Amino acid sequence: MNNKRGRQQGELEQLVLDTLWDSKTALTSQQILETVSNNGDLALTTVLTVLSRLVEKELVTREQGDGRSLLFKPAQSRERHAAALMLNLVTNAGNPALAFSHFASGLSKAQIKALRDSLG
Amino acid sequence: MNNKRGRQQGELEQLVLDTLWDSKTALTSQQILETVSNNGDLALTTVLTVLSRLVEKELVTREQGDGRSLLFKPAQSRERHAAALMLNLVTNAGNPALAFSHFASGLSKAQIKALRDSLG
DNA sequence: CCCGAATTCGACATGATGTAGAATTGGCCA
DNA sequence: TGGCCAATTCTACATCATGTCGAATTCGGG
Repeated sequence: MNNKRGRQQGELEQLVLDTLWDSKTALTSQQILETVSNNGDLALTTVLTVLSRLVEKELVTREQGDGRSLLFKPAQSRERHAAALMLNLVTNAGNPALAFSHFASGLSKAQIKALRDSLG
Repeated sequence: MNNKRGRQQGELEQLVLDTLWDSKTALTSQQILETVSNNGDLALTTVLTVLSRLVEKELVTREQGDGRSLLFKPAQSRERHAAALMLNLVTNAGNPALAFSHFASGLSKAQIKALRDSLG
């Protein structure tokens, strides 16, 4: 059952990343497959391919597990990742202060408080 | 001289967008071409294609100029755009407070001040 | 009413990603 | 220790977004 492509660009990679981020421990490709695939679609090799690409991008790291199984985990926390991307955006935002202003106006009160607290 | 692809994915679109953002007025495809293309590479139609795709994505709007020329301008400011993307990231950041914390630690003092000010 | 400039259409290339079968490899048990 | 079997790696192809144009169309102005 070759490619059905019910997914959008980058969606599977994101699902795999999210799975790893949601896990407290490193996971095997099997475990990731079970989380990413509801029923029984998706081949294990598909997950493995995605994982190897994520490793290339240094978003995921591999380590040896029992036997010859491999364990995967995120290279950095979801929050660090998000922060890095946000920093990128700010860097190319033109007028950072103005960008911040628009940004802030889209946050909830709770988030604004969290942000203010994080600024010391 | 068909495709050389010296550019990365999304690079030309970004260049065109930046050109529009850097301009105080709406621009013609010609003007955009002159800014985006140093020497004389790039065909005008290439720029037109990119522009039409940006219009589809609602990142750029078109209006009628003199004669039958079209004028292009950004659908929203660079800062609003950046802010929207940042909001997206925060939404999927897991723990926003933690993400903010990492984010803040990557900002310059001046940027932190700007951010704090924008929070009121 | 025709011409040339501006736009629109249609095409093809490439890189990233989705998706998986075939080939390889290396634990581990009989 | 030899082989089986499961896990991984290799190879391949599909699709989509983007880069890049040339050809066809269109229409404002002379």
